[in-house]
Amino acid sequence: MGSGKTTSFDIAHRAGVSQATVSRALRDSPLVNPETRERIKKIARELNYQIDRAASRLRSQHSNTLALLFFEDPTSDASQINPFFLSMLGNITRAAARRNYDLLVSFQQLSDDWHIKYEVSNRADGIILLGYGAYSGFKDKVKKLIDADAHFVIWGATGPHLRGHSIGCDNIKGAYDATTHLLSIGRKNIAFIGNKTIDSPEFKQRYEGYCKALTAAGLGIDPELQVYATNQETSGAAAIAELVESGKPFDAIFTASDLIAIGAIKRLRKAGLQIPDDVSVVGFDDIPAASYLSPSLTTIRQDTIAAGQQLVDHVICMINGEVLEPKKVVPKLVIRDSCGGKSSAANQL
Amino acid sequence: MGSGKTTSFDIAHRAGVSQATVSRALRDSPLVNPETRERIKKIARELNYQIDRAASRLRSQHSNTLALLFFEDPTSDASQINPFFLSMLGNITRAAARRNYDLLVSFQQLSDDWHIKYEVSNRADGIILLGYGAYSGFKDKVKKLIDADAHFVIWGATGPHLRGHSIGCDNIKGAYDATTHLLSIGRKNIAFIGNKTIDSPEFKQRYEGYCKALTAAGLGIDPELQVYATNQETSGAAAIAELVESGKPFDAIFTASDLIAIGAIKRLRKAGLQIPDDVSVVGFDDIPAASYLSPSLTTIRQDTIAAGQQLVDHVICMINGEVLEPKKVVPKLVIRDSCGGKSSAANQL
DNA sequence: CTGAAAGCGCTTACAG
DNA sequence: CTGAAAGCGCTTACAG
Repeated sequence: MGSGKTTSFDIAHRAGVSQATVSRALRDSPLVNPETRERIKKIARELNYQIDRAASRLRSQHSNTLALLFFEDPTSDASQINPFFLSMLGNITRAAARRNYDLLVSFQQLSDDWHIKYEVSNRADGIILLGYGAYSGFKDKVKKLIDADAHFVIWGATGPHLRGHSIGCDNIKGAYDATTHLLSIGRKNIAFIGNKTIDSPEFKQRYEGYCKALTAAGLGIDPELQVYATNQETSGAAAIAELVESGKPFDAIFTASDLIAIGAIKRLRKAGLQIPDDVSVVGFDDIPAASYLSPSLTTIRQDTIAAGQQLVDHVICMINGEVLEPKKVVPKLVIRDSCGGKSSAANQL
Repeated sequence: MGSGKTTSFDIAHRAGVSQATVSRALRDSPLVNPETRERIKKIARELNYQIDRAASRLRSQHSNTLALLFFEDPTSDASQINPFFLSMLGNITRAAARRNYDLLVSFQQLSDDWHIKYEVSNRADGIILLGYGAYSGFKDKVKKLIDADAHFVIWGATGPHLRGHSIGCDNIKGAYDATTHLLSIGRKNIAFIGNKTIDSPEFKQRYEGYCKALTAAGLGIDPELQVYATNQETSGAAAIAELVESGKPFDAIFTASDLIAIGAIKRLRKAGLQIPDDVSVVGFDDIPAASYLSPSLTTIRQDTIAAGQQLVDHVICMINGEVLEPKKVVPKLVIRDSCGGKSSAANQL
């Protein structure tokens, strides 16, 4: 023992074995005699010993750490993080812990080369990227990751260059289900509120699902029933203002996100429209606030537990050099009170 | 450069200096000639060199990393993180980044000795603890931190043993302001919904502020107007059910958190009570959902930007061996539509 | 199953 | 202002 911190040499000394054996025993190497291993582990526990991660990392060249990077629209309020991603964060940490990885989290992307900042520096073995929209703003950075053969996964974004790196929800199915639900309760003029551009690949897919459902029902797709909105409450409100002002009749809206729906509902109410009597509303995400609203919001739930698990498992596979085709996370329609129809008034507290 | 990753030796070779000089230059040591330093930095940039953090940590015995640990009521839904803490999380990461610290995040406390798991293992130089209630459940772990002279700060909790480790909001002032606001709009029978036990030190302080305001107004404190609730929506709803059933008249409620208020409002409505006409409601925290509700919730905002900054600065001070008396974060009354009175109908979208 | 030895890539006294 | 050298505490071939 002597002075200073306890090292594997101290354990070795006490156990009467070599330091190498201590190292092996603590890592559960099958090369160590089980009895010796238990003896070593017991001593380590008694001495409050913990493997020095810095030394371990340096020697093994693995950090056993994942970096979770959030990118956000730079225009959005810096202190407001999208609630959906916060839910993802919780499940990603849990999934990482299950795999024995530490998780480094960063919201501000000061660096313009994530591979160098995180992998080259030995901070993390892999990177998980999370963000909504503003895809054009960071695609150069993603390109650098690909060029550097970085171990990374990105949530939601699509594109051939992301092959094998992208994991997402089946947005088309989710949007199809949402729109079909609105049709099933008798709505005819369903507006889409969101961003159809490639800047928001997920929103674009949700638009496609919306179109698919209308087409399947033999209905046409009316450009006048599509209003642009980014993933913000205020943007949803502005879109509704525009729609109402246009004079175009509508009896339902499908919004590309819950945040948009929240703003939309406020603005619909201001315009004197009742929900769900005059207008049915379906959102997307199922953020916590969706169930708090009155009327509570019918929406498409993204399974953030499964999503977190997939993101973590996938990036760890990459780190281990395995190839794994990403699976899509299955979305689920959650019926609450914002649509009316046969299923209304369920899920009351 | 030959095989393998770029090291400080490669930079040194190219720059025609020793490796030690490279190390000094990249850390902005004043011991290096400014011109030499710039030359070295330029070469490092060109070679996409990054200091190997594992080596740096091992040698310096500093990880330049903070660990953020969340503890939560084990009874609460694992996938639902309190929105208030998620807002804290974002600001803590930003504050840590400003100080050039990485942030490790963990939600599940598998370890029962955080000092050993994080500091002894050289994972982190300091620990930030965040959590609501359930204080009794983790106080043994906090005691271990104190006994081990760990570098840690904890949000909200109080007690003489936490002296110098606790940073929090001025809960008494916040609750005083909330209650005084209710009195100012003419409310007389103000109920307190929350947990007054030491298990929820913050809620207890909010109760004290509530009492203080009533006393200052010359009113008595009525035990029948105090209903127990933990920090959950369902608990707030149950508390209101109890209050309504008791038959005790009330015209306002002050809830110990927004989450409680959300459940309370739902249940008040179910009881046929109008908000704010029949009952005024004030919450605490100002979580994102507070402004989404209808009516939007009057509440006490905790400045999570300042809080995050303080927690980070304080724990870094401890790491550096400095002593700093923690400051309280100042709460602020945010008036929305759930109280009625003179200020109602403000803040509309 | 075990041990002796090398070496991961830095930082930092020490000497000049 | 610069360099040579030591050493942080592990993991992992290599040899037995």
